[in-house]
Amino acid sequence: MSKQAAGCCTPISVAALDEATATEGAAVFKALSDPIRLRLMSIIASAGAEVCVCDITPHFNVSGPTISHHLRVLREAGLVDCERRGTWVYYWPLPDRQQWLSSLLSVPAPTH
Amino acid sequence: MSKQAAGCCTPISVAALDEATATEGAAVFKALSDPIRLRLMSIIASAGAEVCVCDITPHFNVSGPTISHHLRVLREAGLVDCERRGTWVYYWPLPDRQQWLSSLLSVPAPTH
DNA sequence: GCACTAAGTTGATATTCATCTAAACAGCGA
DNA sequence: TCGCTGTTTAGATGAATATCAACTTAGTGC
Repeated sequence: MSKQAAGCCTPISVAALDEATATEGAAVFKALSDPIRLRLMSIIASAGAEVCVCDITPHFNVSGPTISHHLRVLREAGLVDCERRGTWVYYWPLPDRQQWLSSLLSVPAPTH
Repeated sequence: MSKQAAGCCTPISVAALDEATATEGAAVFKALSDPIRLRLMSIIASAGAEVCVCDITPHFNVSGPTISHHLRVLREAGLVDCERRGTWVYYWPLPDRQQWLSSLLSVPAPTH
């Protein structure tokens, strides 16, 4: 509640990261380092509900396997999860990881 | 000042990104997607002052040119800037870009 | 079982990227 | 000017990655 970001970690503006945390954080940032994946993440995160892959694919000009590949990267980064229900597969966001990155990058207000 | 992150943009959890913003955001995330660069960023951001390259390099097990390359990537992403003064080059953080990413990823508190 | 649809996996290819060595550039002091 | 140190640039190489076509897997309904 202090400044922002629910303090689940020490922001990089406050203390330098140790090697292990940097490696872990970089892996998650890498998952968001592709325009398609960042849009995928934003579509899933902003949906407010599970999203069917069949509703996602038409937004992009790439093939189905490519979307599938990018969704897998997001999943392996811990940013989303999914479940098959019948013919369709639904994705939803895992806010913890996303919030963690946000906290890492948060810039404390200057103490003036 | 409401929930967090100084509201300089609409978080991805609130609305899906358009293609141009996703491309721009992904480029900045890519700059942070390498463990060395993320540590570099955290060292510079947490220093509270300009940091000399000569004080940065010893923290890493890679060659000088590699550090220089990574610093350039951070600079081209708009996350840091630098200036040569005499023999040494000093780097400092540009908090705006960092804060922008933090805001993008911020997860609004559930309205309970 | 068979046909059909949705999604993921495999394998191949072209591009990008991290790293190094060698060289160049910038500044300082003798 | 010459040598020395700190930093960046250039070029080369091996690894990682984004993408697609072809195929496989999972599920539905006839």
